[in-house]
Amino acid sequence: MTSSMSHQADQQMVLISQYYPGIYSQLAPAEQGEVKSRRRRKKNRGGESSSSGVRKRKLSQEQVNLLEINFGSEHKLESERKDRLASELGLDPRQVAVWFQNRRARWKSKKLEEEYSKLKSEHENTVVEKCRLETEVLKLKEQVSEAEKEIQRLLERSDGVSSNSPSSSFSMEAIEPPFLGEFGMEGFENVFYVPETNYVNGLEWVNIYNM
DNA sequence: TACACCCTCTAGTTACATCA
DNA sequence: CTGATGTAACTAGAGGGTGT
Repeated sequence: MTSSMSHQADQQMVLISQYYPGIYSQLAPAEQGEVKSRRRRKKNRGGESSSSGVRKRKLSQEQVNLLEINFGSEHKLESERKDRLASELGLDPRQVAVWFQNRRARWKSKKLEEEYSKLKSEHENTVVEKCRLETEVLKLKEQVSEAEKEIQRLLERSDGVSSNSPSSSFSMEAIEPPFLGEFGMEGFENVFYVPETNYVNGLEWVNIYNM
């Protein structure tokens, strides 16, 4: 019988392996990409099990219920519990062990399915959110473009009014945003910076990107 | 320490029961 | 009858514990 410590370690490894199957599959290289030759069992048309001579098949609902209750409280089966359960159910301890092995496999398979559904749903939500953000970025870029046009109009108007004002030498090249990067927002904080004392036709410029 | 032996585990497979 | 599905039982191989 293995110790409870190794059982805990096994449980941990199973859980971790669910998240990192690639890593843990590397621990068993013999199982990778190889088709193992397995011995074929003979068919049992005579109605008797090949090895034990005991008719197998279908556990009763009562037996399954008790097994399920035990599985619910603990997925691992220590040999003491196995023997006790076996005698309670009138089964061979081997049958109880096999039942737990198969039940764990079904449980894991179901868990993986649930995990897959969850991840799929999260992925779909993320895609929707990405679309939303992309649309928002487009809208914001449009707003920036409109703001630039407005600035241009104001500068042109101020040029006509006061040709010797300090702002008349203000070149549009200086405020043309570089539009670097995917969203074209990098560098704006410097381009749009105007000293607090700078007025253009009574309009106080503020660095909206630092607000 | 090295080895053999035993046990349990997972993953994959096979055989059989049941049902549509 | 037949194919699909569920599941009991099996196999192979890995790994841990223990005795010698």
